[in-house]
Amino acid sequence: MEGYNDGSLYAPFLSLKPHQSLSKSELEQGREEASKVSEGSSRSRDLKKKKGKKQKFAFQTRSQVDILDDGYRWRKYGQKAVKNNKFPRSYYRCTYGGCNVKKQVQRLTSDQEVVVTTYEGVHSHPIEKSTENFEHILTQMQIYSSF
DNA sequence: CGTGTTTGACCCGCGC
DNA sequence: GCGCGGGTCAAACACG
Repeated sequence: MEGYNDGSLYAPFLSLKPHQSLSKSELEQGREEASKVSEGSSRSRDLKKKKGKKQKFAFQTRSQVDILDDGYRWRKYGQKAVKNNKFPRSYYRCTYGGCNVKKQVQRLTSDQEVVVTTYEGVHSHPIEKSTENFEHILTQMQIYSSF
């Protein structure tokens, strides 16, 4: 972890450069459903393990709301309570054609004011909002861990 | 009417 | 082999 900070801290959103490397091939994230819905093997979801090329990036912020607007559109797809934290963890996903980025939001059990946000994957599309608002978050955010 | 949020059920990996 | 913990999806509902 001491050889990653090459001059700049890594952040998926910081890479705002318009790189058109559209080499995404893994679009089949369990989107296909079984044609046969027999009462027995109803769920034929193949949870195939992706060759972890997903970058995980976590940081904590001081906010009263879990909804941190980083300029992207997020759709909540689940909420589960973790054992280590009495507060439930929220799962968000980036809504975009081809951009399957996931985001996790967790609150500290000791400090409810501290929100830990974990990003998974990288965006393949530009931000639709101004970075100004997000810049403010970057000022208070602290890098917890980066892969 | 479309999108996003909510909640429960279900699934999978690991530990014992 | 089963239990626990964690993660995801899907249907329904709420809201613009």
